[in-house]
Amino acid sequence: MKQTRNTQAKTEILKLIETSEVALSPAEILAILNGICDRVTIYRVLDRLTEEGIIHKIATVEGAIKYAICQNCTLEKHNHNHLHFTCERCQTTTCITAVEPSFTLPPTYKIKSVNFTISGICPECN
Amino acid sequence: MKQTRNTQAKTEILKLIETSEVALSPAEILAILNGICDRVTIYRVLDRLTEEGIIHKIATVEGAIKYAICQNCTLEKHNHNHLHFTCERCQTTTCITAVEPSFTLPPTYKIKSVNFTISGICPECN
DNA sequence: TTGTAACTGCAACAATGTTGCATTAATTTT
DNA sequence: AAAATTAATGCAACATTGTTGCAGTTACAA
Repeated sequence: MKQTRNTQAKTEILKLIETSEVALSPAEILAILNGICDRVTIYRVLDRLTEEGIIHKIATVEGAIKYAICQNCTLEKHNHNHLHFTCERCQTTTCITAVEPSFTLPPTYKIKSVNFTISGICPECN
Repeated sequence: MKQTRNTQAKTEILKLIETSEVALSPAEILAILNGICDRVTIYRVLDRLTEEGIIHKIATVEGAIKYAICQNCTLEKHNHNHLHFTCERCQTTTCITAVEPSFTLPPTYKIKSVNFTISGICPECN
């Protein structure tokens, strides 16, 4: 694994994701951090943070890509079998770490990563 | 609901998805049906078939969009709380209808649709 | 056979993501 | 503290994916 550096872009992006209540898309991060760095840099920093097990990538039901902070992940192993909820009304995606869906796959399948997303109306919008 | 027609494009696309072992992306469908219709038409037909409850949309862990045939869906209600597995090696996504993950969300959440995808190595590639 | 409106193709656009390369800057070494 | 190393950035250019408007076509019902 290549060594990584704590650059300004990485620090700012991480701080934003850490303090955000909802998962953020690259475009949203770009808009909020307006001008702090290039669009390309955001993609690269997000990839790096994901590889390092600091944030995780979420693919919503609609196919949008969002990122959120990790709770119990390491470089070796990501652990994201918790639920993600996307509200159709306020368009936000949130991690619901309290809910871990249970399922049993035949052992012939080797599981690397998991993506559980649900779409509907959140409590605030209901 | 607007009435729909059985056009050549729709027929061919549906036949392809019905007979496919794996879920297909719009780009894959375009490549296989090479020239039968425009790229835009594929997107529109896929939207229509999804609305009609004939096929369903799958967002993989990586964020790719794929479509597969529905088993027990109606126009009124899609029912896709089964597992989808994407193989990192052969790049295919398959429906595992036998496995329905169980989870309990607080009743304040209104669930509209569900997307359960897992990424790893499939039995064939293992 | 005719009328309607659903559907298609084309062009143009918008959004998202990727790559190569020269430059900058974080961190280690001296 | 300065120099060396190389990770990271910015920019330009490109690729892919998805969307929209509109004129022309075609499925289907009357």
